[in-house]
Amino acid sequence: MDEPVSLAESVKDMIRADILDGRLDFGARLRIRELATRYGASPMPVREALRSLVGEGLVAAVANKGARVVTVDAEHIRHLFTIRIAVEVALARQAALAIDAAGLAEVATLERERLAAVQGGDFAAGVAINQRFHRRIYEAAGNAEGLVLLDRHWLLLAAIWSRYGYRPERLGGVASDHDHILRALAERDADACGVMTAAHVTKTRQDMLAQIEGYEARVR
Amino acid sequence: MDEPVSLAESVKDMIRADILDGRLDFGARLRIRELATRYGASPMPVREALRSLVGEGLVAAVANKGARVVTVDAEHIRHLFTIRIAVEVALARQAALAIDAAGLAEVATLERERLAAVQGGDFAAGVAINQRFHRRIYEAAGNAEGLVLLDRHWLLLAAIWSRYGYRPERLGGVASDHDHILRALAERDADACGVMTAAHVTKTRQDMLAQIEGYEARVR
DNA sequence: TCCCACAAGATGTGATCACAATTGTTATCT
DNA sequence: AGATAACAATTGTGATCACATCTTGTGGGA
Repeated sequence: MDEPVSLAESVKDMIRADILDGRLDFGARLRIRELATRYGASPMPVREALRSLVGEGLVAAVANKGARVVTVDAEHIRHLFTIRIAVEVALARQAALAIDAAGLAEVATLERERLAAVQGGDFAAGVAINQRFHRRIYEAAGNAEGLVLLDRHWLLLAAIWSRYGYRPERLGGVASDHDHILRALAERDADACGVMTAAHVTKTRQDMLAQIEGYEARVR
Repeated sequence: MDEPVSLAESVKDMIRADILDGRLDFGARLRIRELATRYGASPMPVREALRSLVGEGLVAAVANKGARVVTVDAEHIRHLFTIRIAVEVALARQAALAIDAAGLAEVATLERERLAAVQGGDFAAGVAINQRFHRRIYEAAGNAEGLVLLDRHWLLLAAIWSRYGYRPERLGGVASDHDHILRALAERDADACGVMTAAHVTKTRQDMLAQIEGYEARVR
């Protein structure tokens, strides 16, 4: 029953994971033969994987000069968040109108699990559940295209987070934001859900930009 | 000075053009060897081109079953426009704040050219200039990521238009919308620019959906 | 007559090789 | 010593081939 996967897709997943976890740094050259030996594959699947990752926005390629992991700067991230906020708000509004009781219960459960993880000191788990919390809401909007767009963005943001770190002290403010979003969802209030989502993601953007600027200042 | 292009990229451009102009229909199978002979290339660049087009959202591929031109239905387009409206409004708002005198003049000129083309009966030129009108505004927002996103959407929408046709009678209403947007830009009024853009694109969505439903009704 | 199994052809995937462009290094000239 | 040109090693790109998988057409059985 499981989908047939090509070798190229497996390699793609491995490269993606290596970028996300920092084993392949931003701007790192992605040499085909090198990756092929690293993953125990022939160069061919690697080529296809790289081509595919370019489309996902994780890899940048130049003709005859090879591929590199994308590089990100503050400006880039600002722009990414502008798009992200716009799309997330649109999906959050639709979700408030379309979510059913089961979905609502799922989201509430995820928030409870997230709180438990954070209070238990397991920040990594908290971050992971946080993503599922938001993603479950956007699923309720029923917009498949929007979902893949947000997934891609989230991937890049996760890669950034794994490098620049996230600030645990922010997790408190998150809880209050999530409560407001949950309430808006329960009341089927699209306006409120959109506004709360915009505020929440805007805070995330500011947080990430502060992290990065702090990092860049430290490097110089 | 011109960028070096690989054969794969040339093939990609040719496939993209063939999809856009209807020579490759929605849902058409894209056989590697077949395309290779069609474009006078070897199978290899075609493979890379297809992989790349999957990332652009014009082609859908399944492992071991090959690639097809994407298929679109009303639902798909509705979702696409939800995202498109969200992003366009965000960029339009930024454009209103960021556009300079030169940019403003360019946009105004484009609208004048568009009107002239339409009044001259050259609807195809009118549609092309219309795209440049909107694109020039989003360029002013200075958000490169948003621009590529909108470009991709526009490509798919153009492919749909070239099949289902557009209604010339709508071009009148467009002029009024564009005037409002131009005014909002000139006055650096982000709110007004966002609202007018939302209204304009929403009309476009309704128009396209009506066209498609009419087409689907005719087919059944 | 319909359905399923099986075989033959078609097609995507992976491997290997040959070539061209790029990059890094060294040697030579100013 | 610094810059530059030629050369060598590396690496991306394109071609061809071999194999696995899917599709299609045919025939036999219920």
